[in-house]
Amino acid sequence: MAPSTRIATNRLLDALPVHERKRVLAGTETVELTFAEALYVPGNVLGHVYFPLEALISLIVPIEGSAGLEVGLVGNEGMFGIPLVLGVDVSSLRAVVQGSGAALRMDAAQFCKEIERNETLHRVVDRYAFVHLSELAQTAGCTRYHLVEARLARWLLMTQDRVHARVFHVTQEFLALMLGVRRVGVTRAAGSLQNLGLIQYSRGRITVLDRRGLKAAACACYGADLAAYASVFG
Amino acid sequence: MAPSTRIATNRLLDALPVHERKRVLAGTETVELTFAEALYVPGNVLGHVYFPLEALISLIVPIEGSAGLEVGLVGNEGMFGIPLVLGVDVSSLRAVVQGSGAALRMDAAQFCKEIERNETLHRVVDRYAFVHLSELAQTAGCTRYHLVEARLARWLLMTQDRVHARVFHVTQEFLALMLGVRRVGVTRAAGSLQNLGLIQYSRGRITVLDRRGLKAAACACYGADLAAYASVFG
DNA sequence: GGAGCTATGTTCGCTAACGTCCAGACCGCG
DNA sequence: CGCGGTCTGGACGTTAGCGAACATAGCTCC
Repeated sequence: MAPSTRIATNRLLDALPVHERKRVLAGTETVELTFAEALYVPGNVLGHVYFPLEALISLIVPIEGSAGLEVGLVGNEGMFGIPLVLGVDVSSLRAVVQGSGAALRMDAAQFCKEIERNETLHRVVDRYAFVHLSELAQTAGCTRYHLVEARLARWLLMTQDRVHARVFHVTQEFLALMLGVRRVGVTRAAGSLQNLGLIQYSRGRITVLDRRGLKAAACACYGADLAAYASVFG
Repeated sequence: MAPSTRIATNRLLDALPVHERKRVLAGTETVELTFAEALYVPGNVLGHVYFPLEALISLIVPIEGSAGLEVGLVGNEGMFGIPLVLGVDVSSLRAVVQGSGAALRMDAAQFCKEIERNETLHRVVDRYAFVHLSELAQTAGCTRYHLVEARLARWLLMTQDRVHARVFHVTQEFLALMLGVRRVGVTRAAGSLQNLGLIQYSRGRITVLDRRGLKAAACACYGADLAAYASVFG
């Protein structure tokens, strides 16, 4: 995660008028999130909300007898802490840092006050909650019906969109965890995508060679996610 | 669906103070929803919100090349129209009437005005949005990891909770659609549950004989859903 | 009381993914 | 340079669920 080109913005906050954005930023602090850090574990109370700048956060639903399943991915297009938007201070999803990098952090209580006062911010995060909700539903269907290879392609595209780089770092082991399949399954799918010339990887370093081709290899769920986002922002 | 004992309440509206409830009820009309009726199809604009009294509404995520997958179930414990709560007037989920019966209906625009004015109502529907979100995530994991039999048991329990009756009407064909499996798969799972003495069915008429046993046969997702609801209401 | 529909039950071979285990390949570190 | 950890690649046999087709059983309606 070379922070060579720092993208020091978050798209949700970008959507705010200047003075309101400044007010919100004043209430945040920049923190560096490190890979595999657990931002939230079910059972606790949500202490902060996070607006990733470069960081990447995975939302994982715990399932008894398995390592869980990733159902959401948060980069600088979104935020972590949706339940607070809905007036609830807990969550059933585990939040893990999947890509190191900077994020803006705000105290939960302050965030709640802020959205109460700041109508625009409230509207923006409400809409993002809708996007999140749509992604959850899409992921449910995708996981049920689509083959590992297509799901992997979707995942790579989603991640790339949030990482803003052609190359990023993920091991197959980790991918297997996220997709809820065996590592061997990822090896096969990744091998296939590599043979097609769409990606190139070695020892946890993945390079996207052909985004267009990757889109073709992915299921329509990728497009559906983008459409949901676009339908409320942009 | 014998409306012998009419449960003419909706738990969300019940949570409101009397005078506010009355105000909301004044803005609604009672409608009779009939089986298989499509309340909403993606691409349209949300015209109404529904607060089921006896009716049961399925939320289905469309998946290209399949009949889709049920990801949400709404009875008198909830409402249909969550996106409007979040300031969005479309949805990516198809809404189909799964159990005939009465529901309260309110015009979308009026609902939006109402939640703007009525703070308590807004808080309640926000929290329900959280529950909905948790259920989506849970369903994603459940569908991925759990066997048809356990998922069927969960579905039966969830439905019974919302139908408030030991016997209700669902064909195996329909169940297959909801669970996203073949009808044959449902036949086998249902046969198994029947052999265990947990349910009894014939020609679309299902009777729950042993709720406790059914809970044991179901995956923990059922309990997780209840817990999510309980964590914000009651 | 048959005709016809709908719902349920059963069978076939097939496949994507599973769990497990081991082999190679690469990298950094001492 | 070699050692040990991490990452990737393959090889078993197993399994839940698939798709398609066919067989029965119950209800309804004339």
